[in-house]
Amino acid sequence: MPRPRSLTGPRIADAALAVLDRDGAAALTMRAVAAELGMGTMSLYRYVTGREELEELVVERVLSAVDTGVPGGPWESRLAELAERVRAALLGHPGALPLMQARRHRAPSSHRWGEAVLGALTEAGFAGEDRVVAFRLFSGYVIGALQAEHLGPLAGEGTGALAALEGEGLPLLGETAACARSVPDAEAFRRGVRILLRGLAAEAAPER
Amino acid sequence: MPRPRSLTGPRIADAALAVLDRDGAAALTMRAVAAELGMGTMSLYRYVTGREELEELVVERVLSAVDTGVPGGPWESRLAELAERVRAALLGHPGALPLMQARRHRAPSSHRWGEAVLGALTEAGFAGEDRVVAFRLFSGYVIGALQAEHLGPLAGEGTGALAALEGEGLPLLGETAACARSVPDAEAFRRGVRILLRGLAAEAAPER
DNA sequence: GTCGTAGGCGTACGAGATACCCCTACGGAT
DNA sequence: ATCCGTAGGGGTATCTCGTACGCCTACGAC
Repeated sequence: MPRPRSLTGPRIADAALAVLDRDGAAALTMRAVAAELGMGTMSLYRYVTGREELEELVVERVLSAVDTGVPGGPWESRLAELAERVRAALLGHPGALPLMQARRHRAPSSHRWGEAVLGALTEAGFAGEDRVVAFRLFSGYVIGALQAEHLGPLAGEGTGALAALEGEGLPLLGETAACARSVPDAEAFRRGVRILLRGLAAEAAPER
Repeated sequence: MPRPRSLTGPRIADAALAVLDRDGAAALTMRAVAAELGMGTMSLYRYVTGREELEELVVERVLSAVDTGVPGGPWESRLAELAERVRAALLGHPGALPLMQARRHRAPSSHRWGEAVLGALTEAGFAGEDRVVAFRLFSGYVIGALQAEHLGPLAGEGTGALAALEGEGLPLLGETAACARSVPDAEAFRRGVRILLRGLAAEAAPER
């Protein structure tokens, strides 16, 4: 063997994540990451084939922080816990959310999380196409809700702008926006999961 | 008045949408849209302040196709119908999905849709913070599911790759992926909505 | 006519991704 | 010790974008 690689995947992912967290999604460029690693732009290409692979590394790095060990308890609370863990891992790196949405299908950690979710769904009695539907529902909500939370936090300025619409033919929206300020994002997410699980429980119960 | 504008917002949005649909999201550039309109790149800046505003026009254009008239029937079927309408409008323009996710907060059509959703939720008995939670849940799922559908269709190649994981410690994922091929996207979406509505119904019933 | 604004365009610049090519340094094999 | 092959590290050049800026033209009101 001629010579060991001097840079590992995780090391590169760390640098990219540092750039992402510090300067935002738009700043995640090959140049910036190379600079973060203390090397010239083109040197980075020794380790990743291009921007795509760099982003995949970031996604896997973020998702690898999600504990996919099977939590205890009944299936409902296990799913709630799994949802919570993803949220916790992603909140520290909001800039990675769009990347994850686009590239999670390639991330092994994402697969492990999916396996854990499917385990809980199976225990709930879902199988076959029903399980496919339930899985898509659950993961779709988790990702969608996190994305929405990041792009338009309940307590953010966007909500304030919406509240001003009350008088313009959108009374409910204005009222809801005003009220939304007092609902912490974490609570909205958690309660949403709970309602969703209620639906899943109702669906599972009479069928098996 | 010196001279009428020779290009309207919708006209520009149409051109941008044509580019988007024909050549994909990456091809939606100022240059391409200007060319589509038969003018030089910089001429486009007479009508939009920059790329951001162009994207907002596209989003509003796509969402304006969503009928936000209040459908009839009980609140559950109204919500199902509203979800379906968004899906129908967006399926014709998959490239607009990421744009919509990021910019829907500024689109009047999005507000009108939200108002209709809130109307149904109110009828269901939701109010105050409960209604905020329910609204976030519903819209989060609709957007998240559509995005997931576009990025990793149930019947797409990604699913095939997942099916190969069956033997690698991810048995459920492999099995589910194989089974997923036979579930049409439309059906998965619809059934997901139905389950979610079941959860909302259960949540609403005992409280009011 | 004359003037002011909108229309329309071309040029120029900075940033980004990345193909291509260069020199250097190490690690083994000789 | 010497030499070769590969990895390391980098520089340059090209193409694409967004967009600031400035120029000329045409139209409409007076």
